Amino acid sequence: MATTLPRNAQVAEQFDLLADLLELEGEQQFRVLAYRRAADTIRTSGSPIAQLAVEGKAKDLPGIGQTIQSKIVQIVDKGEIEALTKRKSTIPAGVADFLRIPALGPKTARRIWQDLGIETVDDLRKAAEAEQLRTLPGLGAKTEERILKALDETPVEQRTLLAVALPAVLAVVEVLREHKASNEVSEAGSVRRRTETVKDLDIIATADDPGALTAYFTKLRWVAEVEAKGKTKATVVSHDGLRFDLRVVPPDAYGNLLQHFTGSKAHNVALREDAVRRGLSISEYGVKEVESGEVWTARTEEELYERLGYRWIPPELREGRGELKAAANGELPPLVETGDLKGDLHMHSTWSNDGKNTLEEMVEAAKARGYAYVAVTDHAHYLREGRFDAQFEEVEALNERLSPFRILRGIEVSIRVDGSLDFPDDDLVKCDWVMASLHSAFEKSPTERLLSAMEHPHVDCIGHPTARKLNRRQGVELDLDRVIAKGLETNTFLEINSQPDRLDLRDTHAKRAGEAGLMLAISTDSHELGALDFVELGIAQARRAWLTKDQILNTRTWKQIERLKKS
DNA sequence: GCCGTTTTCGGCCCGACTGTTTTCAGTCG
Repeated sequence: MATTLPRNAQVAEQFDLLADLLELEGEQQFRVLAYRRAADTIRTSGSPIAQLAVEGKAKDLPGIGQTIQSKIVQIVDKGEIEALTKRKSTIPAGVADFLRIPALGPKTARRIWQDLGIETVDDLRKAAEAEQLRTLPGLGAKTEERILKALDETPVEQRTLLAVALPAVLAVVEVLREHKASNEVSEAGSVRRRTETVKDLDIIATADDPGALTAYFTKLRWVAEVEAKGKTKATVVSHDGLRFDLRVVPPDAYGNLLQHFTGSKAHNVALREDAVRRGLSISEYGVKEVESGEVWTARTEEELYERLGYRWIPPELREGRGELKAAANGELPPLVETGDLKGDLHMHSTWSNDGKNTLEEMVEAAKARGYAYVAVTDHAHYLREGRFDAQFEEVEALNERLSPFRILRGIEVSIRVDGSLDFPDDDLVKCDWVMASLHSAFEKSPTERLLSAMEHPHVDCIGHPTARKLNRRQGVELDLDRVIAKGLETNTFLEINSQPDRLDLRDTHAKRAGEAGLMLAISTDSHELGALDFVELGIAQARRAWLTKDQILNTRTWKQIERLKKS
């Protein structure tokens, strides 16, 4: 039974742990890295990896070869990778936890364990307090101090949602731009790539007087703590706990630095590997011809990528997922933009109990944004006993007043455990647009339930398909390929939900859907006026999924959509 | 352990910072 196979997250976890333990054994780093890369691939893959491995197809994925595939099969057969079982018996579980402590890497962890016989985090704390760690050569008082400090800090780190980080960074960028010492200022790092969550918030700048700019930065009113401050680099923490990194760099190499600090790591590694093969060595300071020793710099990213033989790559694509090859061949997709959207197909009003604004307010705001249509999709269970028709009267009246703007009669139904919908077919048939979503019992055969909903003659789109909540719950593990295939077969679309803690489908999954030829709807699932702005997050997610205007359903007029949907 | 318009074997990114050091290993981004 497919449902008894281990989930991707569980498989990935085993490879990550195996990598940790091998590292503690002093295994060569490339082997360790291979397991970590495989874990990453598995975690973000849209296909059930265990199923693929059993069928011998897992090794088609990047970073997974024959060996790792057979280790996945071992998990299916025995519950655990054999090599992992073996290592667990020789390496104490507590020692692996040492690696979670910042600044404590595998080499040091191993010596603490082997040379001092320390096997638990508790004993590590005691040893540090008793000043025993400094008996090891290379370790001193500072290291003990650092370990104790790290152990006192809250262990689980929550990542900051892009919706919080992005406006915060842009505001600081704006403030720094206004300072007279600054020249160019830009957000960088994961915020610039628009990843769904971020850790640190990176900003880079050029300045006539770098020291003046960093000094100004560390004295901004919202700064709660200055962690580091030099002439060209400063780290501060805001009162709401966000950590900002500012680096000030010389203008001649601004392109090199912006590129470097935008990342991602995987993108930069791939870029440098390519360069090495051509006798070039890339760093944040320039590109060196190894033979001649000549270094050249770039004032802009465009110039840098061009001289390396690539088209400029939008930051959202820089994840080491084939963007370099595409850029070299001139095959980068023209990514969808916010202005391409003609309407929003998922929003709520006070007709849903959790809606904060009236239908009229929501619709007026959507119209003011320049949309040509919206679908008001209140929850089905609030539209019983005459409320469904009552709402429609309001929609009709508004349509008359706002024409040619169009309010579509929509609804969001829940998919029950048995795959049926929580609203009668006789009423669904009256709707222009039906969203179907999982709202409960997430563990109960989610794939089958989605497939069943998609076969329903009136369901147009699946809302937040994996039902994940960032920082709160992992989404359901879908057999994405079957869901996509069903979408193509039945003309049912999938959503990219723009809610800050949903962003569902995630980037890699949306990319697969796009590659398969299934169109996606970018919608906000707004429950209040301000949430309409979240569409920017959905667009960012779609761009990270390599999607073009044509692959997004609601870049079309409602007339065009009507021709594409079922029935 | 993975992978291939220089390779099925021999590679697999770059630099800064830190703590502990007389020249560097380990860690991090």
